[in-house]
Amino acid sequence: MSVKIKDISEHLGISVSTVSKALNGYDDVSQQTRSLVQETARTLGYRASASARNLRRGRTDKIGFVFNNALTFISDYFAEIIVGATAAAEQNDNNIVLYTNEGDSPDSLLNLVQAREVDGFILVWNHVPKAMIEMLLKANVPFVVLGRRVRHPMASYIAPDNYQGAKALMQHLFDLGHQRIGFTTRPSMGLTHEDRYQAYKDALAEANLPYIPELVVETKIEPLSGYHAMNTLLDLPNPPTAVFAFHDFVAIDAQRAALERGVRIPEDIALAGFDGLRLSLFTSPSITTVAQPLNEIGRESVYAILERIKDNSQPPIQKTLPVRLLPRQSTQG
Amino acid sequence: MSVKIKDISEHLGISVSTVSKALNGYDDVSQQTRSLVQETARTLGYRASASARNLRRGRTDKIGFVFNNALTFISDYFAEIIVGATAAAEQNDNNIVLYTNEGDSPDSLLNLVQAREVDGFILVWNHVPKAMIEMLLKANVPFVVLGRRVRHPMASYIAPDNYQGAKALMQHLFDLGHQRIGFTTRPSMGLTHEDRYQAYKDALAEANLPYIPELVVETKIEPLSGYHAMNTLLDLPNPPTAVFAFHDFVAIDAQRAALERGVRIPEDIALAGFDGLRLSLFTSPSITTVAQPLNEIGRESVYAILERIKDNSQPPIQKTLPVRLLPRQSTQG
DNA sequence: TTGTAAGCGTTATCAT
DNA sequence: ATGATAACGCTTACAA
Repeated sequence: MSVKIKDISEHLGISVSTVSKALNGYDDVSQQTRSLVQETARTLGYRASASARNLRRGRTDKIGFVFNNALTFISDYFAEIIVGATAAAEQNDNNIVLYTNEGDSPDSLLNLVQAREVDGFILVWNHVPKAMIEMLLKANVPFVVLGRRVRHPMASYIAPDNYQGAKALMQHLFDLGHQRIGFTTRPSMGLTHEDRYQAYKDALAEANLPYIPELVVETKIEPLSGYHAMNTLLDLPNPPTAVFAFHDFVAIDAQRAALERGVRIPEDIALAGFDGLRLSLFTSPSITTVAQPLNEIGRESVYAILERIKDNSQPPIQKTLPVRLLPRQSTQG
Repeated sequence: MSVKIKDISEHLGISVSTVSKALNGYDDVSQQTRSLVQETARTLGYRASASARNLRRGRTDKIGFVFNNALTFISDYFAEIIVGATAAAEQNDNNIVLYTNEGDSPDSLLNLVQAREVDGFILVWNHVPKAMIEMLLKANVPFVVLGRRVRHPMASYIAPDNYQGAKALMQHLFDLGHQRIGFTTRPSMGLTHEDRYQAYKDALAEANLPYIPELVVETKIEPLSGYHAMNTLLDLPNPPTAVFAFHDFVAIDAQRAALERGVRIPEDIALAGFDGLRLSLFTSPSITTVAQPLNEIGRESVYAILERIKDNSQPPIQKTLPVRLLPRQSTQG
């Protein structure tokens, strides 16, 4: 079997507690025994047993990362966040454990922490029901919502700044001379949508432009939604000169609709998406978008959950991270 | 604190060992006490402590998933594999723990298993040095290489069938009438490259077509490599009528080179990639490619590692999974 | 500075 | 069918 503290202790003829202390950097060990212990540990190939240590310490140094599969079709999004999160975790001597919690009960989430599998978790869902949030708060388990703001004042989250991003995007369109700007919206399911929509409206108001209801097309969350939306807009007697699509996939579909009708982008109509998926760079024309700082979102979420784990009674951590406008061909030729 | 076996035992006035047995489905407990225990466990909200159980059982029911960051720029690849792996793990009462092991020593890999953080691990690297493989084998830690074949006869791997995929792709090009087919290769770093290259050569031979050295362009692994390769091929006095790019990113770059020269795809030159990244669907024209069964690769790797964990002395599991040709516009208009 | 010993929450062996 | 108890490997009062 593997080498344990006891082996070192016997090998050196000193007690296990001294070995443990030496290994864990306590200061009540002589310099000499410390280095002796450390060296034998190395030569013997000693590795502390994670479970034993966890059991004793009452923590796992593991962070749950709970995602639902629906998310993963946006693989750019998902992958980069994971990478950022994993790296941040490791730098803090923690690790990420993956869980797919497909619309499961909050109960099974509690399970994770209560079974002391992880010390806390990061929720990566496209929508976190209010009841779930409240249950988690009541159970006092450390958690952080990643990627979207949450309405509850006590819930922690790390999210992109959708509002400012959408504002910047609108400004970009204004700067290019657009005044009739379409917006593809969706059934509101939370603040991600609302923030972008509100920014659209505020930007118009601030530019002294009217809000024109028929320029706002509601799409369902389904494939081709952008395709239909674009067609609806182009069918208008007086179509917009630019379209702000709720996100990149919608924009890509919208682009196809335009191309099929022989409507040129950006000459006849400008088009922009949101989220900064890599896909939007490879279409022809490439699509202007607003990039989320995905790696950073992953990283900050880890920092946040580590804080929550340290002391879950602190005020919640609610952070929106700045996003970046990526002007591309679909708006500026 | 949380509910433990002892609480149930005291609550019911029976011993902890009986409770444990009832909970774990041993058959030497009366039906009556069993259901009694199960019910109280539920009402009290009992969750077995993972660390205590792990310590006692000597295993963790966790699988390490070790990736290096270089990989993650292929986010499609990465994300879908992770999803497949996570789901498969959960269905077998295991979980995936993420580790980024950026070119680290094999030592730190051993660490994972020897510290009993995980029972075994899946290696997701673009290249696994031979020395590393041998060290892992010698240390007798359960591991599986994901996504690429490995030369060592005792190493387990789950990989796409690059050879048959490349063969199918070549056949597709033959069927379209191509006889002069370019290939962008790369400094050989392992079987992934060799399999595709070998298939290219074998396909030519089987079709009684000559292998023409100047049609094979070596690219470096770097951005724009495909761009340069395509230019090299188009500069030939007698350029190929079709190009098989080593993988999708290379193909995308190659496409750009062609477009910039006014060379039309597929009319003037057909183009195909490999791997089936989603990106290749959104370019104009969309790029013919060979899709890896990513979800399945993730899943099968989990099955494989679970087998290794069960008994690491069994013969290695070496599996290539069938890939799927996706004919698109870049070859057939 | 070092050692002794209790305890973390389970599971498994052996009695009863 | 049930219970007492040791053991898993570690950390940490507390004693020496």
